[in-house]
Amino acid sequence: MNIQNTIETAAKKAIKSIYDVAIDTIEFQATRKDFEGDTTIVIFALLRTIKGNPVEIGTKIGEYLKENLDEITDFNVVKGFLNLVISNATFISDFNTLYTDADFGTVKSTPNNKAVMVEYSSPNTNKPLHLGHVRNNLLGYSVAEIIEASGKKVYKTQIINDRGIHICKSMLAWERFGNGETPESTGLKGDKLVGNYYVKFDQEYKKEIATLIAEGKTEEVAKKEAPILLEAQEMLIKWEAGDEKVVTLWKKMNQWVYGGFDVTYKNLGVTFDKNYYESNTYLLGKDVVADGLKKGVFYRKDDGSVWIDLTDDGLDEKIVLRSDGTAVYMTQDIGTAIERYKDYDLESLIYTVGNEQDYHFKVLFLILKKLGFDWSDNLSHLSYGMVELPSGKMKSREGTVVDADELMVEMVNTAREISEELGKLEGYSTEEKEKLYRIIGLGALKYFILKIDPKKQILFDPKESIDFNGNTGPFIQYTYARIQSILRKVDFDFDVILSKAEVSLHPKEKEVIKTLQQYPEVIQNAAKNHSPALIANYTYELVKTYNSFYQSVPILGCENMDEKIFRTRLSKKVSDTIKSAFNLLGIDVPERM
RNA sequence: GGUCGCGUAGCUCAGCUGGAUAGAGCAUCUGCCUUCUAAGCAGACGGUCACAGGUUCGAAUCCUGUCGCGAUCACCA
Repeated sequence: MNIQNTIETAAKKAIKSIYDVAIDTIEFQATRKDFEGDTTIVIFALLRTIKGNPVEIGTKIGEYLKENLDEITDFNVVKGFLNLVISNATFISDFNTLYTDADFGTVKSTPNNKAVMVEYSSPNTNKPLHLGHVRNNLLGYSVAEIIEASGKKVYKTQIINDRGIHICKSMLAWERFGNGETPESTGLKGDKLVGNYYVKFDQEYKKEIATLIAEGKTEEVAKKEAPILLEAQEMLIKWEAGDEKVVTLWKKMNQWVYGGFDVTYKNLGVTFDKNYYESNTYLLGKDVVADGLKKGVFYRKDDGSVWIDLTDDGLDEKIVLRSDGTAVYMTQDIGTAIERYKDYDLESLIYTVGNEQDYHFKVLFLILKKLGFDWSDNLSHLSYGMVELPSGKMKSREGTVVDADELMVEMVNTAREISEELGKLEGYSTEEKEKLYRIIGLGALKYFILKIDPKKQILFDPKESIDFNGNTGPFIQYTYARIQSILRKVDFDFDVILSKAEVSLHPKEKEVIKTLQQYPEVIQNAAKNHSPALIANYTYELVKTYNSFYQSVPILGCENMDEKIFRTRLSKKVSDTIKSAFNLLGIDVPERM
């Protein structure tokens, strides 16, 4: 039983005995730094049931607790707040408990639990990944890790949008202008090569539009009649018909892209348990639509297109199948969701997709509900804000994107520059150094993105480099490295459980223990809210508290052996917790830096 | 126009399931390396929590309205 529960139970007893009323819950909050105490009971909240002066009520409860609980050594009342001082013995025994728990903070999943599926990344296969995808990947991966740490079985997945007109554009441009280029022949990553032809298509398309306009067509007509676009549309029809030549080219170019993506994912450190391909799931979607049409969930317009009317739900009408019978985005998403629930016994399914698609997911979930899938209530959209540049939105076709691969290289370079300037790595081999620069550079990037509340937009200015000081990944990594340095110097056995008699607690030590104690709750909260930012901010808080302790008192320089052991153990647990928390963010920690 | 999200220090962000005097980092300024790594620590400066009402003992937090920014309302994905 943790200390708060102990106090709560006792406080209820106190109220019962003093005022003869039963209270459901006692409201606790952290004691403000300016007041003495370790935890605070909000007396104001009790006034609804107990009439009277809050200070008087607080004092009476405080007196009762001090008298009846060994854990409470003192109290004070300020306005409606009862501040309680918890005994050092309690802190020490609580610390001993959490120290011994190797997986402190995390909860193991039970084997027969249902699973949570997290979808993220889900790129189009016609262009390379950029900073927006980086945010998506980091968020999705981290949320999956956090949910797993909170006690659930988790599957990471993505839907690969490998079908559609956008792929045909790249294919067509490559056929026309590619001269048989391959990743091997050019030395380019496959996704970059294919992306170049996507841009090439757009350039040609614009040229043709200009020509048509010059010939007297309106812009609207020109956009629809440009020969290269018509040819791409033709190619899509051939693809859907299974035309061998088109399909072969499609497969070849997609393989190039997958090869390129794999490299980026590996550098980014994200993984997937299962991939779904739109080219497989769209057919199931079409079947379901046909079925829903029979049931009357959908209706057919005169031109043959199929729609759903959501106006009664405050939304619009939405198309689910084109008049020519081909699938739209919604069609395949319906199919994919159903397929996933067939494949796995899922408790919930989380889609990590940008907030520009809020409406799409609202509609998708509603359609699935109307189709009668009772699990539709357990679908959720992890919606995150766009990453924008000072110049505005990133656009692949216009080349105004921050490329994922290039950004990672830059971050590692910055880490290298800073490290070399500081020159603390004597004795490290070149390989060890390069590995470290990667840890630091990527740590800075990942923390920079994950510390921000997912739903908020991020402004990224390429001219201002991402910080390495202050509330940053490297700052936290640095604290970890410093603790490792201490642990390497230890020449005594600190695997000793000390009791209250042997240790007197410094206020800074108390602060560190208090912060450590929050970790399990932070994980649960982050899992519930799908927010890695909560983990990031907690870790920062922990590290700040520890650094203040580190600066105030000697650790290995302690005269008293018991204190030396205790402070070493405290440091060890802080570094374990940093490592654990950063692991949930997908960030590595270094032994030195 | 309808719907959704956001608006906190010069800048980037915490705090938002209501609680005490609204917190960090960056930037600017002051101290601290003869002790465990100064990518650090201690401190100063900096606020009409967009605005106006409401609910409440108590509102940055909840409700309503206004303003500003963004997204979305495609036979694109």
